[in-house]
Amino acid sequence: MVSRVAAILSAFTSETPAMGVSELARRCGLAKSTVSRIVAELIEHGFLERKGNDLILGLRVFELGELAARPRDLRRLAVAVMADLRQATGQTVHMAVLEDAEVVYIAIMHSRTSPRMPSRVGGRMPAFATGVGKALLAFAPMSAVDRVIEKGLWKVGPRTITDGDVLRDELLRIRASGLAIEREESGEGISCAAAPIIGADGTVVAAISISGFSDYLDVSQVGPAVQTAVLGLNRLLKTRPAALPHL
Amino acid sequence: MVSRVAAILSAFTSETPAMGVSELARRCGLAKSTVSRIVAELIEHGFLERKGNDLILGLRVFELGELAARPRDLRRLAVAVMADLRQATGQTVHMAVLEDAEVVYIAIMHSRTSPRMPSRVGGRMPAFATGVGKALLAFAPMSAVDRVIEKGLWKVGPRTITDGDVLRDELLRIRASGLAIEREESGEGISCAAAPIIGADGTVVAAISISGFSDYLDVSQVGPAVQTAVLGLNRLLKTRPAALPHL
DNA sequence: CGAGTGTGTCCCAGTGAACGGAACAATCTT
DNA sequence: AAGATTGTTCCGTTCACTGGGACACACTCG
Repeated sequence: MVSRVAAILSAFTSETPAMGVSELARRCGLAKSTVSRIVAELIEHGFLERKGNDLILGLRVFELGELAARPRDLRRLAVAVMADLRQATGQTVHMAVLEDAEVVYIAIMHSRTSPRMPSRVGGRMPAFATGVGKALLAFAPMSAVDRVIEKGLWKVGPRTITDGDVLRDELLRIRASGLAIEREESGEGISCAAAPIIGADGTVVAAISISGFSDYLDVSQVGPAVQTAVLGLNRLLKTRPAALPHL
Repeated sequence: MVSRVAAILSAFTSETPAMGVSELARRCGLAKSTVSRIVAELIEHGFLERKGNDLILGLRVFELGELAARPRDLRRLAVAVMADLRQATGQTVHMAVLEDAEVVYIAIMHSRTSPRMPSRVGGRMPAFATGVGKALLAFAPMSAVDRVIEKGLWKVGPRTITDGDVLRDELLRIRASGLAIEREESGEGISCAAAPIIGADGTVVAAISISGFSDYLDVSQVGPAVQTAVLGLNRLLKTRPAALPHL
């Protein structure tokens, strides 16, 4: 029963990376005995590990995660460019993909000077409230935007866009300019500029952003940097689509 | 049925990151219809994705992999030290844990000057043929060594130890010195020096190595570097075991 | 063109395995 | 020492999974 396994594995989060069988059963709404048995099987296969009575995600999950084709290809494609961007701007560089109404961070290169951003590789953020998210949505099919708006827009940061029509306008502007700007929409004191990576077939595959603390980051200055960097990638993808074998 | 799910996910490797349902069924020894159905469920939960008719590991696996407690804690513990080691030696730095008879690479910092080593984060190597593996085995319970030898020692590199007794002697020596040296045992032209990270309770939790191409790497020179770096970590773990919350 | 091979999906009957309530032992709390 | 945790095991019921086969579609080759 895949859905039970999914429920069990998904119960582990950044905040709760370890828990016991009872807690697990409670969160999943499953019988303790069921969870106990499935957990034993998962441990058997290395998907979970025991630490005393607590359970943690196992090494096998880590191994498989490193094999996931999409993140791997994207990283391979963009690491060099991302490193250049960090080098040139001194800020933090993000790469993310769109998943449902959220973005998932695939790679992060933290600024060497500024304090660390709270973002985490593998972590999620609502798409409408982030630079990468807006860049992705602007070039995604309309239906994706509809779904995001339908799910509701809430205040993530001090200046998050919480109106559907305003968001649509913003996305149109981004689509026209190819550059997404975000100021304090995702969190207090944080700004960023993002641009979309467009695959050979014209669909968005990911987005890259430069972000930092508003006091030290001039978005109008770093904007062109991300944009040109990403345009280079897009051209590369157009001429040599095999750079992303598993799109 | 967890074991079928495990079989399906495990069919994806670094060499074969994408395949169709039929191929998958063949590799797992399952009926095509069964695989088709399970695959549909896995896609539902984001564990797999479609790329045309081919399947690839999904984003959810990547997300979960990044949450796995052991790799996360170890990375957090050792990144700084690893960076220092690379900086100081200019060589490639590896961190790995022991899993059954193999090592799994948790983090790699590639040399900035030398050509890339073939190792991959999340990748596996036979424990007996690598520096990190020997360092881990030397401090692991005897049963682990027995199991490794029982599974057989084959020629991985030009100078791999293929005799059980020789390996045992070598491990004793390593245990005494706290430093594992490896010259062309894992691959042609590759040498390395490794040392074990010992947890607060006295068990090995991981190993760190400096490796490079024999022509440019003097193991007797980098040996002390890894060793002192790791000893620092061990002392830290002894005084503040909470540095590795999920052991 | 049509036979031949490949692909992935769907259907369905039979059965075997998963479910979960309950009883259990073992720890911690109170 | 009673009470409330924890995780594991047992076992009868039942339900969902299995897999053979039929199906539609795509591609290749004579």
